[in-house]
Amino acid sequence: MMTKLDSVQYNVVALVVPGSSLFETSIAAEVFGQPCPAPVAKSRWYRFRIATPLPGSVKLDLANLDVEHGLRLLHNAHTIVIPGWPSKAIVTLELARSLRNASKRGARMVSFCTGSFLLAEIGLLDGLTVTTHWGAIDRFRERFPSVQVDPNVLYVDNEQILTSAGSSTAIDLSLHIVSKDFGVHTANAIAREMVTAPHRHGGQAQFATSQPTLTDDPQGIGSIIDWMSSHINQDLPVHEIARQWHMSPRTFSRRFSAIVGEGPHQWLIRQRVKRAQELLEQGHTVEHAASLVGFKSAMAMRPHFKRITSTSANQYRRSFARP
DNA sequence: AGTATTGCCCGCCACG
DNA sequence: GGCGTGGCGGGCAATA
Repeated sequence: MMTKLDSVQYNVVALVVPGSSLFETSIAAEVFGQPCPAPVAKSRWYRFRIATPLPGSVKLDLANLDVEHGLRLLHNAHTIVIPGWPSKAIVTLELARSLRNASKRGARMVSFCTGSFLLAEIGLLDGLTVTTHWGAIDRFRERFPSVQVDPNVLYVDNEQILTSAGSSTAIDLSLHIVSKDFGVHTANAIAREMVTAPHRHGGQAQFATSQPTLTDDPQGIGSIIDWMSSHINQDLPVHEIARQWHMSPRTFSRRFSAIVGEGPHQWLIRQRVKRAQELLEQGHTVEHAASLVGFKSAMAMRPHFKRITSTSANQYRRSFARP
């Protein structure tokens, strides 16, 4: 089992074939190919490269790409990224074997969008719950009945195997991975660099048809969110917030969920945990961080922290605290 | 650790 | 009948 501490370097390899998605390949390059951000030791930061079965000029979906590396790169990759996979691409025995071997020795497998088809094809997803592009879900289910698909998430984290939904969710998943490896602070720095929202949450249903940005927010939920963010360290019962904005609790809840993708209380907890992560990175104690972000105690925060980050608060602090 | 209570949230339905 | 709203009740998780 590979852990943060014993890997000297995160070798990240994106695997492309003719027809692969240029956009998603670029996202991987953009996130994992970033220059090492200041607080991270250079030797620990990602080394990003692209591999393809037949090195040379590869005709991706939107443009040609010169790829100099072959499948050999997969041998010692720590993380393998599969950008959108063309439906008619043939999975050669050599490719399947390389990927299975990588997976067997513990390499992290990441798929964007239809990249999950490749992972499923070679049997790595059996028994797991994953996600994929919303438009390909029916096809996916039909072809891989032993794999559960969750259409309502941006990405699914199975520790060693991570899958994301439609194109732009590749960014969400990539940043999620950065935050697992180097902490949310670093992920946020990368997000700023890329000028994107550090973390979105919610089902892809809301992205499939219309994308609710804060500009189509007639009810002004956006300003309520701002207010909630700045009062996050206080006790904020949902019915009180509703009253303050002259709405019934029911209506407030409904409007909030429609825009944000989860209920107000759940959202608050998530924000608190996220903020606590940053405080822990700054070296605050778990108790102190918990109270600063509005939890009544560290005890109250622990289960939420564990559920949302899949690490304990103490563990997180040990891994990422900067003195 | 188990229990009691509170608060959230979602489905349902009635109202305008 | 369609649409947004608000109230109620149950299920359920969070908290004490």
